[in-house]
Amino acid sequence: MAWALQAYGSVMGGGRRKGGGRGGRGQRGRVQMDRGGGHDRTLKAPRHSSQQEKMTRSLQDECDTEEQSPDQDQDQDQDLEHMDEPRDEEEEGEDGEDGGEDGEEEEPEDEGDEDGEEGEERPKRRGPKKKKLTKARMQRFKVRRMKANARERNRMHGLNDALESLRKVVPCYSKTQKLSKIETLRLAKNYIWALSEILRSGKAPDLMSFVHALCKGLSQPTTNLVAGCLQLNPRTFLPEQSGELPHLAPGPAYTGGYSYQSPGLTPGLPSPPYGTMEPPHIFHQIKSQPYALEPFLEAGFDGPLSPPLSVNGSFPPSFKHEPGDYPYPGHYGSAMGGALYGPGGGANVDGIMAFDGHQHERIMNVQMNAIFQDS
DNA sequence: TAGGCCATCTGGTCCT
DNA sequence: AGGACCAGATGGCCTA
Repeated sequence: MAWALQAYGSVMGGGRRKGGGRGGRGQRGRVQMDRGGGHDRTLKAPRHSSQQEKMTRSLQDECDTEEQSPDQDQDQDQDLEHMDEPRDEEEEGEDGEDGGEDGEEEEPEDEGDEDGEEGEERPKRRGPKKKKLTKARMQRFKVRRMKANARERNRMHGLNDALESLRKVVPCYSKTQKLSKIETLRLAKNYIWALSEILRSGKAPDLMSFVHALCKGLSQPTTNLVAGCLQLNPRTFLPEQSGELPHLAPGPAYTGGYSYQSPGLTPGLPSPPYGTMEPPHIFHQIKSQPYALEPFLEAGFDGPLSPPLSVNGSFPPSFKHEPGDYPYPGHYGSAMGGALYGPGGGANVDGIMAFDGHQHERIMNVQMNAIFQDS
C-alpha cells in the first residue's frame, strides 16, 4: 500500500535521477498540477488538488503503519534498487530500535559479506563497517525518504501560498494570469520601494513615474501587465489628491501604442528582456503631460534592486544590477512587436485586477490618503 | 524545438 | 534524532 505513495512520488514529479545512469521508468504520467508558471500562461487546475491531499494523508498513514510485501517492494521500487546505500551512520542507530522487527532480515556482518558475493579479494575497508542493505533497512530508508519528501512538498506549498498572498497585494493581481515567482518578487520589491519613497518624500508621484518605478527590472510582459492595470485603474496605485491625480495622463495617451520595448543593448548590461521604460519612449506619446518623473526617481534605491531598465542615464547610479539577475536571454523584447498591450494593440488585461478587487483598492486608497494627510 | 517556469525528489547541512 | 532549509537535478507543460 505504501508503494502507491512511492508511485505517487514518481507521478507527482520527475524527481532527480541521481547518477544519471538509472533507468527509471521512462515517461511517467503526472497529475496535472498548478501549471501557472510563465508570464502569460493561463492557470490550470488548483495546486492543492484533493487527490494530492489524499495522497499526502495516505503517505502519513503509511509511514506510521508500514507493512509491505516483498513483491511490492520488487515491483514498485525499481528506482530504489539502484539507490546508493544510505549512509552508515543513518543505519547504525536504527538497528537497535527495531532489530526485532526485521530480525529475520538481518545478516551477520562478516567482513567478506560486505560488498561482494563474488568472493574477490579486496583490501580491507577502514572505518565503520558498512551494514548490508537489507530489505527492512531499505524499507525504513524509503519511509524516511517519503516522509522527508512529503515535508518538503508541504514546505514548498507553504512557500507558494505565501507567494500567492504576495501576488494579491502587489499591483496587477490577476486570477487568470499569474505573475511568475521571480516577477512577483521583483514587482513587490519595486512596489515597496515606491511606496516608501512616497513616504519619504511626502509627495505623490505622477502615474508615469510610479509605473516606471514599479516596472524596474520586470520583464516585458509583466511591464505591460502593470501598464494595463494602471490604465484600467490608476487610482488604485496612486493616492487621490484633491480628487484628481495631478499628473495622470488621460486614457487615450495610454492607448497610443507606445512601447516599452528595449531599444537595444548597452555593453556590459544584460538588459534586453526587461522593459526599458525610458522616458523618451514613454513620453513621446504624452508630451503634453507634465514630466514629473525626476523628483520621484532621483531619490534612487539604496539597496540592491532590480536590474536597471534604462541604460541612458535616466536612473540614478545607485541602481545596480545584481549578477545573475537577468535570467531572460532576450526572449521578450521585440517579441511584443512594439505593441504595449499585445500584438493586436489592444489591452491585454482580461481578468486583471489591480489588487484583489475593490476592497483592497479601497483599503489602499485609505492608507495612501492617510499617508498624505499625515505628511 | 528551445527556452521559461514549475513541482518534485534528493542529499547535505544546520538547528532544536 | 528528526525536522527545516537549501540547492542541484530532473522532467513535464506551455508558449513563441
